[in-house]
Amino acid sequence: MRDFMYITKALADETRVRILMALRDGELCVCQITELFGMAPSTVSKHLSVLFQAGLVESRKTDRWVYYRLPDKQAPATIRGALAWVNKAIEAEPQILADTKQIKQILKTDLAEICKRQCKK
Amino acid sequence: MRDFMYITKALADETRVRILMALRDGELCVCQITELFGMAPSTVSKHLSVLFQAGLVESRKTDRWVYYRLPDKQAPATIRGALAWVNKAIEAEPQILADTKQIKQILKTDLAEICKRQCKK
DNA sequence: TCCTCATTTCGTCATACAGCGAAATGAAGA
DNA sequence: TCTTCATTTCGCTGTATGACGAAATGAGGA
Repeated sequence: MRDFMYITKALADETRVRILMALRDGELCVCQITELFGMAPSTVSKHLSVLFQAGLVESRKTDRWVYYRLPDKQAPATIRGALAWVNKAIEAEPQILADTKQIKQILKTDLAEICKRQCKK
Repeated sequence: MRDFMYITKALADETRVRILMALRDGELCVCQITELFGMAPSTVSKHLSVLFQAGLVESRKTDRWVYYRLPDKQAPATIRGALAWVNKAIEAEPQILADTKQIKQILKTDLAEICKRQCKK
């Protein structure tokens, strides 16, 4: 029950839900997500740790960056079910469509440049 | 998006999730739910209003009592999806099994007696 | 070994919310 | 009309949480 409540509490914040949707098309590093939401790196990091504790994202450390991604097919059914439900419920929301558009721009930009801009804050 | 967040916020409280599971086998009135959780009637009422605003429960006023129930098949897909996901995720949890057991006892007891006991608090 | 720098942790503030008791509501019966 | 009583609303308190900036972390390069 505790594990389940971690999931529902993680989903009860709009920023975290938008992060999950942002990761649908592949992994993103912390500073890319920071750029997407215009929030402080520490705030984004905290949100990611909540999602991670709930099992809703996985992470990979590479070189200088930490990438977060949605869990793979072997994830528990509860996790996969949650992600499927969220996706279906809000994939057509204007906010999500706008985020998706902006992510495309962010992916075109040099990663080092984004990190420099965000982490200086 | 607002509507979706109402749902996730409603699900982010253990008492409210237990209420949803308690209603699986049919409607219950407020004082029966109060009896189940041992909480103040005002607290239970507040939880029910949160669930109602999210669209996760419906209500029916009869005689002296207000009954709450899960929404029917015509409910939006997002609502039905949420309830299906929650049910699958925690139907085997000890807490839910214990609640189910206690509900059977409560349903055997005279309704007026339960209300008298709970509403006097 | 020492620097650099993306990320995380910590401390703080403001807001949100669960819980309760008391009072208000409102519908049915006397 | 007045009472009764299940439910809801209101006001309050304590706790939880989101936001930030500053400081700590820790891995890779100089």
